[in-house]
Amino acid sequence: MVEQLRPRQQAIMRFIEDFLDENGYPPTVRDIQYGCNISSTSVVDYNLKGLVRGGFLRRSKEVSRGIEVVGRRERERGVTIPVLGAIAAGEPLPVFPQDVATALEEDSMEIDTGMATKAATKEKLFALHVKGDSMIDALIRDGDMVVLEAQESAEPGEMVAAWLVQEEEATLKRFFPEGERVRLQPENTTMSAIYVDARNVQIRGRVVGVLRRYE
Amino acid sequence: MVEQLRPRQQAIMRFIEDFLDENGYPPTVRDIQYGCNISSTSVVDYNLKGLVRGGFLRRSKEVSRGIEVVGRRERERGVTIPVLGAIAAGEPLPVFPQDVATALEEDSMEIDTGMATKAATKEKLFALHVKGDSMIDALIRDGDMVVLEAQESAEPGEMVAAWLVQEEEATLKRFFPEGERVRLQPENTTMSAIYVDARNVQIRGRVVGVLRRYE
DNA sequence: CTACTGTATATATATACAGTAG
DNA sequence: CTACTGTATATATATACAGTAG
Repeated sequence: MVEQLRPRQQAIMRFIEDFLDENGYPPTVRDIQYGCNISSTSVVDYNLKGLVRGGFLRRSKEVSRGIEVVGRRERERGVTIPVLGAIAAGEPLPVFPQDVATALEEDSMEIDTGMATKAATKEKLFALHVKGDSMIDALIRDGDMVVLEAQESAEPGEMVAAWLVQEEEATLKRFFPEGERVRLQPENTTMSAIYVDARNVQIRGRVVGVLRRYE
Repeated sequence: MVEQLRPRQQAIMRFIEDFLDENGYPPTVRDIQYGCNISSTSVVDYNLKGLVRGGFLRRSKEVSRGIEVVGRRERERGVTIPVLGAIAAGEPLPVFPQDVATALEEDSMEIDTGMATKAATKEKLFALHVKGDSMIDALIRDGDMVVLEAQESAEPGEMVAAWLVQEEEATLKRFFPEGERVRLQPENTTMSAIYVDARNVQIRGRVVGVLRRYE
């Protein structure tokens, strides 16, 4: 049951949101007073209390600008993940996400929280540009972005970013351990599997999502 | 040329960002002092001035908590778009985005700004769940999300959400106008084109992106 | 009761100032 | 110079209080 907002309270909510967008910090009671043409600070305080009771705001006692719009952050449902380069077609992968924080500065993108299944996962997510069509039968094509969860091992058949140590190349394939060696299986009927020594393969991440953009 | 941050300044930046995330409003000089184990408020002020000079912060004079992290809002590169239901496999499409605002309350998701080519486009974007495999050869499969830009017409061959007026069904197909009638072409070799009277077809949007999530 | 006016005030807070150490 | 310590202070700001109108 969402309580209906009185016009004055609605004006105040609007003002607070706009103020936040413009300044990056919340308004004071007085800012609201002048911004909404209210006669005195008490009226603002009175209405703020109503908004808190209604669950629209949170307030910290005796804290200047201690106003928080409930659900504002919750509404920002995106997660920023680093884009760590390109994969497949023999291009080398740059550094990996131990230091995701620094990578963030360079290139990053926003994905929906839905893509990040668990909250704990967020820090382990990164994205790669796909070069080449070796996974075309898995409906991933040249130019797509794949979202991966960083991990060092994988279940047989999982789609992974594999790092070939000797070749210093990264590649997007399905992972099949076969004793001493590993089969890296493309999903493209025109291409055949790659067999490599198990010690020469490092799993870097498992594909959890795909993003494609049409021009 | 990005100036290198001193460790203390780095700690302050971190603290401010964390404080903002936790409280929704910026910290006071004193909050920073205690949070970063700094001996006095003057040292905080001194370092904040350095951060402003370096372009990392903006400060409003004589404003309590008047600290703004430069680029924080700009860094939030996501766009929230409404999810307006499902498409294809004969399921009807719910209301359409004249009133995107109201739809937003119900179901929405976050996409990267890269998906929204121009800023003006943002308001016209919406998403649909894909049901069925009629576009499998276009590398779009059952369960994917398609991002569309709302528009009433389309170029021949474009992938669109088409509304069949009589049938009251929405379908995801390639659009080919052929005089009096329209050919709606699936991208699935096992399926054949649908021919409908031109007056019975309304274009609702053009596909601009695809999102897929693996379990 | 609700929705205000108008004023007063304690304190939260930015900031100035005088030093000190390397 | 830079990077602090330690203290003082003006003011920005939340909030209490005494009323008033319907």
